[in-house]
Amino acid sequence: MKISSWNVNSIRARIDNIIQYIQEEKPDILLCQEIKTQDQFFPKEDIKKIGYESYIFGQKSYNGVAILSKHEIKNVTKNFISDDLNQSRIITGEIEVKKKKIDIINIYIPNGNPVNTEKYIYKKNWLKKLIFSVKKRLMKNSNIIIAGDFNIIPEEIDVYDFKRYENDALGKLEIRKKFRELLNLGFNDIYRIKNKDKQEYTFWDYFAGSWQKNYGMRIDHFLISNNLLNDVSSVKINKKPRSRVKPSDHTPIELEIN
DNA sequence: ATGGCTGAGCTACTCAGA
Repeated sequence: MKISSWNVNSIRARIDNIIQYIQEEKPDILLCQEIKTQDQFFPKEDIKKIGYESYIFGQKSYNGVAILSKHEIKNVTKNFISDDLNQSRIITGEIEVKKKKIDIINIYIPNGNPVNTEKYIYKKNWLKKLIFSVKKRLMKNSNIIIAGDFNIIPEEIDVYDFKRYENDALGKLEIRKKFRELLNLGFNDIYRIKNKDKQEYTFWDYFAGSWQKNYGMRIDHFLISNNLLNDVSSVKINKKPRSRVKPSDHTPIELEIN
């Protein structure tokens, strides 16, 4: 089972790139963030034509998450946490891999910049709620995958110039501690587990030739609960979509679980 | 270097992203 996660930065602006990606990589499931549209304008038919069902939690203009899947996803929910600003940032569903029922939690964590504003408080509260709800869910099911755009740089190695981000909402210690708190519940940052010293990124700014200079950061993650650790055969950052014409500023991360 | 670009909504320009 191949599961991809990709902040697409608008599903409608990106539809050609997304279809090309799906046809090349054939993920069983594609977790999307920042679809930037309401459910009724989501290009469901284009997705259906290539054999995927869409489960959508949209919003006008901003945010929005979706699960695209070759097979039916059960028990889809959009209220895993309550969002203080009623933004569409989390969608969950259930899949089965080798008789294991797995909860998939697809998230788009708030950016939180600038710090010292309500936006930063919102991010902290969002993380607090996420940690609380995940902890609760773990008591019912020890098979959980949390994936998406975390807007968190876990460690210094995960950004081209850490100094520039140590006081940013993506790199502040207080935020990175929340990420560790999540791991300490019994999760694994599977990319880092499998690539101890590798410096790869999932996001490059549109400005100033960031992509060409490889000024990026690793902020899109797959967190795998301990019980599933041995079922993961590979995890890859696929840079190809970021190199295309009219790209998203993020590139997909791909998980193989059997 | 709190932004040099991009997208949405809309049709001029603001908001948001990270």
